[in-house]
Amino acid sequence: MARKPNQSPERGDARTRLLEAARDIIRQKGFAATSVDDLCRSAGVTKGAFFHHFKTKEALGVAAAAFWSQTTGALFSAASYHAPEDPLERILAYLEFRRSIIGGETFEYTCLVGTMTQEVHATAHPIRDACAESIFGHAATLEPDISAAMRLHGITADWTAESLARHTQAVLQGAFILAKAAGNAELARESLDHLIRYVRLLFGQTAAL
Amino acid sequence: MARKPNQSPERGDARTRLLEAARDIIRQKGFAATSVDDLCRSAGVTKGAFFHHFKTKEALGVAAAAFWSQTTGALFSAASYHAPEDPLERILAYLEFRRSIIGGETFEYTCLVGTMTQEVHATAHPIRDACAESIFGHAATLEPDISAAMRLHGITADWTAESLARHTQAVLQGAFILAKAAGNAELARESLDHLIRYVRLLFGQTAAL
DNA sequence: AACAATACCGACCGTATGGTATGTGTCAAT
DNA sequence: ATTGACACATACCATACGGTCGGTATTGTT
Repeated sequence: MARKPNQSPERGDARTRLLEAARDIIRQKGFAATSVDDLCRSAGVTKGAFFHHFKTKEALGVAAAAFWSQTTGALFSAASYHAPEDPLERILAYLEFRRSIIGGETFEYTCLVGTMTQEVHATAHPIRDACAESIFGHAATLEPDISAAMRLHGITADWTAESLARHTQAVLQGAFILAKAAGNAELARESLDHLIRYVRLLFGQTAAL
Repeated sequence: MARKPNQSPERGDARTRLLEAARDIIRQKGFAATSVDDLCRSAGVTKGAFFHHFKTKEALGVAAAAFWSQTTGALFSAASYHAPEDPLERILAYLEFRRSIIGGETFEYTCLVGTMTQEVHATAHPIRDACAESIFGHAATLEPDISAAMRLHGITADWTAESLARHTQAVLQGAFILAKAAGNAELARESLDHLIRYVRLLFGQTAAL
């Protein structure tokens, strides 16, 4: 029997399938515990394909972080939380949106780059740099709304829009850790509730939820 | 030359030295990326000693989490934040204390069990269970003060002391992730500031910091 | 002193891992 | 029709890894 190469899954998408596999498996097992063979098996490709697209495993990590930035960036920019006219309402809608997508299996709602950051955070580590860009890049998208809300509500505070934007991401990341520890997504939502209450209090609303 | 076994470091402390090495190295590289040889080298012991004290590498992970609970538990129970008479002041003093010990190299102030949780959070994983016990056990030590403060300040809220205690730990864990991503401890302190402001607002104080 | 238990050493083993070298099928341009 | 670039596949390699094993000091007990 002559060779029957694997071309049932469309040819040319091995790279994407590897990145999707990385996104899911690394969120379950972490970067170091995820082997190249794991990724190839899950993506349905061979090692040759892997190292054709990525020079090293580390290069895949960097690419996975970039892939994460792109896909989640598209998700967020298309989401409806940008609709309200009041910038504070947009912020609260963002947080509600983040809360609403927490559920199902842990690896389905937690953050890839947050997970990888925990493992590889030596200074000047390329994966860490890619993760940092993803996290802080996303945080930066919140700043305009926060600044606008501060102006509109006449807030003169000892905190900055930048710091609050980063804090929202810190709460999200920490919420994921507690949810992972307990194996319970509800714990993540619980912290999101506290964050939403905090933002309301900051802008002078009483803590009605 | 006859054999000259390693007995300059006092005999009998190999286990402790391995746990200390695990505490430091796992916080730098993560659990999976930390090899048994790494630990032995850092602790100045041999593999024989390692597997004499720990049946498997996973068993060391569990023991390291327990060791972490014990040592940090002793640190916290001896700390001076318990002194104030007003329970709210004790809570704020706790958060200030947590803030004050953030500094230096990343691996010196971040949380071992938070780091390990990110990697091994399959259900029924013994390391994850040990990490969860450490995190939620510590959170539980805050509940009495929060409950007392709620009573004293006449707070009837839609949140519980338990959930706020957990939220403080979520913020801490998330603050560590951002600090790791940026390689900057200041980012962790920044989130702690927001958390302190939140607690003040919750208990009716204005956000003076 | 004899003995047993404990703590530790260091060589060794099987396997899994990241990575390489080479080959093969596909497609587009010439 | 030929060529060359690309996207894979297959077989293979060197090493690093977790773990084992037989042995040797040291300590406590009787």
